[in-house]
Amino acid sequence: MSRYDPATTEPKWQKAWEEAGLFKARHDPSKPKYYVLEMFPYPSGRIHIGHVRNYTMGDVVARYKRSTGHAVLHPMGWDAFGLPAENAAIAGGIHPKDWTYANIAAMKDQMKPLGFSIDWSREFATCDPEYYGQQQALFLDFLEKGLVYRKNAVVNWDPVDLTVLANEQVIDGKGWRSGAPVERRELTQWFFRISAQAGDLLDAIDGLDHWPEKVKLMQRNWIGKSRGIEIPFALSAPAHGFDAVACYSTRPDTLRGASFLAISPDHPLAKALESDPAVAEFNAECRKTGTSEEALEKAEKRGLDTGLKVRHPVWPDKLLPVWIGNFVLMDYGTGAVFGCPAHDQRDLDFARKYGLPVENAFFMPGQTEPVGDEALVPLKSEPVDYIDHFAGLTRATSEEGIEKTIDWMEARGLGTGQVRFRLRDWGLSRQRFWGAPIPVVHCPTCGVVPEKKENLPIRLPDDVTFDRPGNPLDWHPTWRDVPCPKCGAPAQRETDTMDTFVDSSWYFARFTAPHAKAPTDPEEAAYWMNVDQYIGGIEHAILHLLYSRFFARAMHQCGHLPASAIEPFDALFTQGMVTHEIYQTRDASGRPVYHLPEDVDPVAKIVKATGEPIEVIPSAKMSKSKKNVVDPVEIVSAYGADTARWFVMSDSPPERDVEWTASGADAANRHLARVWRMASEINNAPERGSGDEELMRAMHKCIHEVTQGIEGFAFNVSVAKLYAFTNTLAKSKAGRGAKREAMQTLAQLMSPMVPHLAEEVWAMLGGKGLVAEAEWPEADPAMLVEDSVTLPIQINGKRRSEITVPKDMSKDQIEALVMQDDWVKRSLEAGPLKKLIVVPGRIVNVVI
RNA sequence: GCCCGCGUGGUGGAAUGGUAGACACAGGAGACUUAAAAUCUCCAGACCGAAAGGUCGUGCCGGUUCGAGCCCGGCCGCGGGUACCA
Repeated sequence: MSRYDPATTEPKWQKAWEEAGLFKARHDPSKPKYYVLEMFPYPSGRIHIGHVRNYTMGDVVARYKRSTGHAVLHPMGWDAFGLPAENAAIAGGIHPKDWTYANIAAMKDQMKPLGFSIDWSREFATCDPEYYGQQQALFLDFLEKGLVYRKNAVVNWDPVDLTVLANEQVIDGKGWRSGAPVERRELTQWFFRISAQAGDLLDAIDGLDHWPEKVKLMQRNWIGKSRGIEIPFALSAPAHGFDAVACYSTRPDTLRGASFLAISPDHPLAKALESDPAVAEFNAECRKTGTSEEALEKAEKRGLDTGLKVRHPVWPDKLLPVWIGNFVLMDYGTGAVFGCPAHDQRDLDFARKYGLPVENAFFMPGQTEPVGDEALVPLKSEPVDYIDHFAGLTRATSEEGIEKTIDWMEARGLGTGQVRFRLRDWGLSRQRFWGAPIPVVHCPTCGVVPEKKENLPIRLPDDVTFDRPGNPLDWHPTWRDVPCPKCGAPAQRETDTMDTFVDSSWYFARFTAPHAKAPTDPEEAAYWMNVDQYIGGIEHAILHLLYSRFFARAMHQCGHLPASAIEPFDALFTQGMVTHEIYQTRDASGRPVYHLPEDVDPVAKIVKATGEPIEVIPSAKMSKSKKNVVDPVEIVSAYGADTARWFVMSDSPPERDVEWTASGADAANRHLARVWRMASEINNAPERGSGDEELMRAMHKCIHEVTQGIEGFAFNVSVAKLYAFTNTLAKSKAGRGAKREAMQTLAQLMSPMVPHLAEEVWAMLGGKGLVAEAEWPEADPAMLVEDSVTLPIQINGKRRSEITVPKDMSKDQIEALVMQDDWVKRSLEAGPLKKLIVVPGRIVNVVI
């Protein structure tokens, strides 16, 4: 007898699907469409088990929807621009383009054997000139609509390598290669006006019914709508042309306790004061941290007294010192805040450190103890007792206090109530080579001139070297030199390229017409958009998804997407990450060296080849740089694609992070072999058997449960139900007909997860055509109803007994039966019945 | 620092506020076999007990409820994001 042999059967069925053209997305108005999309991968060179998990989920959905009569679009592409290609170019002298396309080819070779139902005819990479040329066209359209503009912004500057660093490349405030302390430097950069849409992006979140609540919450917090007031604090004497400092505050009700003003080191006034060497030195020192919010917030709070004073807006005789504080962000509000130490822990720490006064603005009701070393920060909904408040507040919540204060201040011209957002405009300029060139030209006479659309794509040159840090476009001998598109005089191209988030902010739209001569084809976009189910990592919960939502709106404004597509993702599923331990040793200079899981012995904690002891760092997201990746190719070549697919769908709930362990792949394979064996044996079953009805009931229950599991993204539960049904079928004494029907249905229900095995079993039992084309089975509701039900009986909340009753027995009848129960009778001897709770079909609780 | 999650047997995990541990992995016992592999059957949260059964038990502490893994408050630990990693 032959055996389960995926090595020969899997390629056979893949060929059959290919020849039938099953996975080609067809625009068919007679069918409901379904667009399922997994976030496309960065072409690092090898797929890892996290990719397999991600794409198998999408494939299960795609195959399931195909079998329920939908025209399915399930595409794949490559997020191909980005830093790693440039790093490889620096390290290995290979052009980023060659590196990237070689990686794409390698990853595609690894993905193909997994048998995903992808329409490969729509594949593209974001580094294809055809793609980024259309992106450049979008940029020009956005520019025309005023959706993109230029302003100054700070970047991380490596003073040794003379290059701009990504936040990731700044480690403890130092450049990752040079080790030099980074500086902040101002450059003129392009920005998308995303903040102009902050209100709409926030409000529209309410309509995202099929997004996870946690993602919606994260986006709401990120956008960060706040109600506050801008208050000008008059300087006691004008300085450097400033006669006031404007502060934005969301807590004006604490103004009584204001004891100092703090301005950002990047505030115009702070810069003006740099004629004082002490200020210049302090500001320079503050700028020696990275630009990331995390670095700024975690840095020790430091300040410098400028010697300037401002008048308290309500009590002008009260003078407050003006400090420069490294904790004040220039990007938020006005870059200046008033400090109220009594009601803000950060301000309190600062005040204690520099000996500034601490004065309460309110107390908790009934208390009068002034703040010590812990700031008094009650919930905004908790009532507090204000101390001689100027707006006449006595006992009120902060919520009420803030509104009243704003009204009072506005009425007296002391400030302007405002609604502000935390969301900042999206800086898209990157001083790097491997990205889409920004299609503008700098002309000495005309200034910044947009490139003409007929000149697109503006291609990246092939003849570049990476033998010195920085952007090779800057010193390419000819690339920059172009005639001005407006006046024709010699001019220079912009050498900045676009943030890679731009690439991934519209690829989903491009998949609807990947070779259109414009960014999109209106008819195709109208048919296929929106993405019905988007699947990707939780790490993209904020930036990628928010930028895509912005882009869809902007594309709609420019006529590239219908109004119905401004929220491009109808449903979102965020799968957990696959994590793994990290194995580390250190080199002579103490820098960490990482080792692949297959190169170490995790039990003995040594590197296999050298015997060197390793440090085991707890699990983290798999990443190439940490080398904690697991290669699925080995599992596929050892056991076949279906085993790998079955394995990643089993056990772990898809939304949860999963710690990868190699054990279990073998077990998955054994199970699939068992199913195959059962199928091949079913023809030898006796014609007539007993329990056909029972088997059919179990089958319909399984259909119901597996379908529910797939619909609800609980693939691991579907798999568990399939295991249970397989056990039932294996033990069943039913006749051949019933068994064959059960087996065929089992194959169908397994087909989204293990499509090759399902075809094999389907064919073995004489199924018509391909299982991939068969209609999804439907559960007969009549077969799901049980006649009787077993109710547990709890006594005081603890399960003590049970009764089996007809399914539709009335509450009264159940109560009567419960009182007859031995356990209940015995328990009632201890005391009288207090309460009897009967939840029909569920449980009985006797309270004594 | 701030925002968002997660935490259940030896392991992965299941469980509309209603029998905690389904389904698996690893483990143990047995059947088949000359033997092994493969396969099949059974056992299995911890503790007490010969058994019947009992006590405890979903990171920790408290609360709501007839009833909490699930809801609320406070901790601890781990993870993600933090605007130039993708």
